[in-house]
Order: sequence, then C-alpha cells, then structure tokens
Amino acid sequence: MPELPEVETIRRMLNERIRGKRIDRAVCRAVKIFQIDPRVLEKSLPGQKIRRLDRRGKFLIVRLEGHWLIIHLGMTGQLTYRHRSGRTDKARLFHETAPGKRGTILDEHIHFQIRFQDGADLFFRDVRKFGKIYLLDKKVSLQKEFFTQMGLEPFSAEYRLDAFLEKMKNRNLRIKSLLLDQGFVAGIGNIYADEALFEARIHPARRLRYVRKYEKIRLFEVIPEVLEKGITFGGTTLRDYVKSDGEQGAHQHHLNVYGRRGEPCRLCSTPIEKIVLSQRGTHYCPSCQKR
DNA sequence: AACCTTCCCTGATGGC
DNA sequence: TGCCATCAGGGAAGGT
Repeated sequence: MPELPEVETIRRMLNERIRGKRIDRAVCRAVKIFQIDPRVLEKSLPGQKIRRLDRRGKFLIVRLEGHWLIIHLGMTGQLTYRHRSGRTDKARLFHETAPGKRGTILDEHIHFQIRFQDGADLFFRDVRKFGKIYLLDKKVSLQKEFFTQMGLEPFSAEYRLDAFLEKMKNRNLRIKSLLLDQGFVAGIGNIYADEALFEARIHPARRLRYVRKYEKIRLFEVIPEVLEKGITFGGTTLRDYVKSDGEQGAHQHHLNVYGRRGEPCRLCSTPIEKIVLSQRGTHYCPSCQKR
C-alpha cells in the first residue's frame, strides 16, 4: 500500500537515477493497468528523454519531452530500477520470455518495462493489478485537467489551515474516512491515516461534528510530521512495497498503532485495538484516543 | 451533495 | 496434506 511517503521515496531515488536518460524501448504486458492503448505507449516513449520526476498525492509524474507519463502504484505496485553493468542483454526483456515458453521466466507480474539507451531498465511490477499507467500529451494542464479532484498537497504552499478547515465544512463523516478521501488531503492511505489520528489523539470513528476545532488544528499539524517521518525511514514495508532499488523501507519498525493490535501503546501501555471502518482495518489506542 | 457499499485482483493464512 | 474461505485495501462505480 504505497502512500505518499512510499511514492516520495521512490520518486527521490528514481529522480537521481533516470533523469536525463533517453528511452530506447517500452514494453507493455497486462492491458488492464494501462489507461491508454499500450501500443500507443510503446510507440510514443522511445526517443524521449526523462526531464524529471514529480509527485502529486500518490501519483508519480514522469515528465518527458512531449508527454506526461503518470503512474499510480495501487496496492501492490513496485517500480524498480536496474542497470545491467555493461552487458547488452536483449534476451532479458520480459516480453521475450513469456510464461510457458522455454528459457528464463523473468517475472509474470512485471507489466511494464522501460529500457534506456544506456542499458538501464525500469520495471513496473504489480501482483494485484490495481495500479494504473496514464500517458497524456504535454499540452494537457495536469492540475486543471487531470488532478481536478485532488485535495491539499502536504508540504506545498496550498497546505494551509484555513483551506484544511474549509474542506471540513458541512461534512459529518467519520474522521478516518475523511483522511482516506484523496480530495481532502492528497496522499494519505490506511497506514498514515491511523498514525496521524494517533498523533492527534482523535478516535478514528469520531464523526466530524464531534471533532473540536483544536483537535482539527492538531490533525492539520501532525499530518506533515507523520508523512515526513515515513519518508525519513524510506517508507513502510509490510508486504509488497519496496524502494526503487528493491530494498525494503524501515518505517514499519516505527509505527505507533498500525498493525499493532494487542500490543501495548507506546505512550500508555494499553493494548492497541483494531476495528473496521470504511472497509479498512483501523488501529488505535482506546485510552489515548477517546470517542 | 454527501455518504456508504461493492467490486476489482491475487497471494498468504488459518480452520477443518 | 489438501481444500476452501477469509483477509489485505486504493479508488471507481453504483446505490441511498
């Protein structure tokens, strides 16, 4: 479950490695994740240079010379980079070693591969295929035409208390559900929602009308802190998430509530509880986070 | 309009 | 040991 800190970790590492590289070839496999005709993708990418990588919420934005390549990792998406030291190794394109054929089966879950002219490879792997890949013409204004429903971007100038409070007006859903809504604050997922609510000492099932203003302010303040901490540790690896070098993150060792059902709260030793909200496992300390 | 539920997808896990 | 049900959840779509 890559959330903002995981996508940002990938963005930073990849930006260093692939910025300026020119694409030699692109190969697509699982049609479902492509939001455009894969043949168009395979035809459009070769020859283009990677200008830079950006991020909006959980979306990774690859800025090319003539297009925007936008990648969402969904639940189990992985984006990894490998440079085959020197050897030209054409046989190792995953497309040429499909399952059932003789020879090395690289990985049936790799759905998209970019090979650069210097021989480096970028792989998109996604077991559950919840990920999505978009290709937009550079003329498209991303903020006005693509990210139209996207909420406040943490760490940006638009992340201000007045806007944060304004987006809560006339709403009365459970606070956890609000945090999962990408139209509120962009980039928060199940793990960091639970962690932020713990830091803000708010029970996840509280409806908005029962959340006091000082609590909302506290939530506004802890969200960037919680996300920043996740980035500092290179993201949270519970199952599938890996950094772009294939290594695990380390933030899972620093979680306060997520995945800690039955374990003692780090503040008060009360066992952490788990309930289901919005069809999502939800973890909290019943003593620190009162209803 | 706001809110909630269902569905997609596959591997890991637990009960019998 | 093998089989089947259940669980994990981001976000679109559908329902109230």
